[in-house]
Amino acid sequence: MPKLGMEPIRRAALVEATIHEIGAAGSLDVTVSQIAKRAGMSSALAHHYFGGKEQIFLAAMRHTLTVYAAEVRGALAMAETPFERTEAIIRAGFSQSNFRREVIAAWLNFYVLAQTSSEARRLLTIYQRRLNANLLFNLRQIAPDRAPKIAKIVAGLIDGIYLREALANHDSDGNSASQLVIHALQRELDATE
Amino acid sequence: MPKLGMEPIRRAALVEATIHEIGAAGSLDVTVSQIAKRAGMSSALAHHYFGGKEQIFLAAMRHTLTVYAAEVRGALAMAETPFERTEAIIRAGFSQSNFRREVIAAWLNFYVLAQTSSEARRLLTIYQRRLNANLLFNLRQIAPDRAPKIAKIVAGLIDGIYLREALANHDSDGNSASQLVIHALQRELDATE
DNA sequence: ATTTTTGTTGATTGACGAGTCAATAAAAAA
DNA sequence: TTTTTTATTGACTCGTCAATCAACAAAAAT
Repeated sequence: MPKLGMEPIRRAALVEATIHEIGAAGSLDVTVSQIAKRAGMSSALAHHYFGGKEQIFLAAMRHTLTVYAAEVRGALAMAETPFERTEAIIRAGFSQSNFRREVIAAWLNFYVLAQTSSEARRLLTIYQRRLNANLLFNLRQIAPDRAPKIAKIVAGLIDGIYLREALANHDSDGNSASQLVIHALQRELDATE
Repeated sequence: MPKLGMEPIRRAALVEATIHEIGAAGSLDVTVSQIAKRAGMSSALAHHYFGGKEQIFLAAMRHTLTVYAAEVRGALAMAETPFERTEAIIRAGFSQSNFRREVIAAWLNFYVLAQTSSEARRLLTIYQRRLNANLLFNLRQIAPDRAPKIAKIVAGLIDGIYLREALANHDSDGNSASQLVIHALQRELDATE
């Protein structure tokens, strides 16, 4: 019984289901049928709307990026000074939501996919550029000439510490992770030369 | 015509072939047949010596870790002071060999596998602990009480910058990457408090 | 009222792949 | 020399899965 205007609903359901399935599997080794089943439809319909598996994955990655971007924007909106905004960007990267199983799996597999899929790499580049631009914009207002270098360090730390925390055996502690990065940032800013 | 003592030779060939195939595919989506073919034997023989696919992968990961560890040891042997040794550890992480396609693929997929395979996670933990211990040992001789925090930062930076450099669009520049991390290390050590 | 567009699926195709096994061969041990 | 151990593979089983297609259903447009 075809209700009209299903396309966006179906697509959203599939994206959601894909992220969950990837999280459950820990890898991209998920079948279209699994995804479709979780999304409450036949696999044929999934193909109908997305064309193929890779496109479903890419949509899921895009969604993950979108959610993350929104989170950063939200955190930025509540900060006043450039330093606070820089802190907010760092904290956003280590928020609880980013340590959910599905999100971790999405990022790790995103990295893997970026090696071979040009679209995945494009998306990843967007993420990296945006993070860098955000940091740069705020850091320039604190330490104009050292800003580029500091931005690189902070960005690298965010990714690196996240990776370690995400794969650590203990429960991930976003708070102490943020603190560590903010501490390093502080050190960079303290230096006078 | 069975020559005896083939087992270690076959195993080594399979490990080598596995790393190459994973590098070529960019993922763990490689068949045992592909691996066996590249190693010059039948897939049945690969199963005979390793039992299954996952065990072949783990052997390849172990090998990657071993090579990396040897590289670090080599670099450490030529350094004199604690600071130089810390520098050496950093540089080893960004050596040319670590930016080869196969090595990048091995690490990225290693991370993915660590989510679900306890053996992969064990190996990854070993790597992380070893890196941390190496840094800690040397940093303690420079700044005893700040050493733990500095070690975490340096380790996080190594992983994070590596990730960014490995997936960047331009050719990876291990040198400027090392410089960046060493700079951050310097800043931490400069701070007096 | 009929045609077109949109939604939907069961069934099928065609391909591939992990792991097993029986069989063959040669070296070493008995 | 017979037996055991080690090396090796072709053929096969059993399963899976991406993608396609024909067909059906209902809303909208004509």
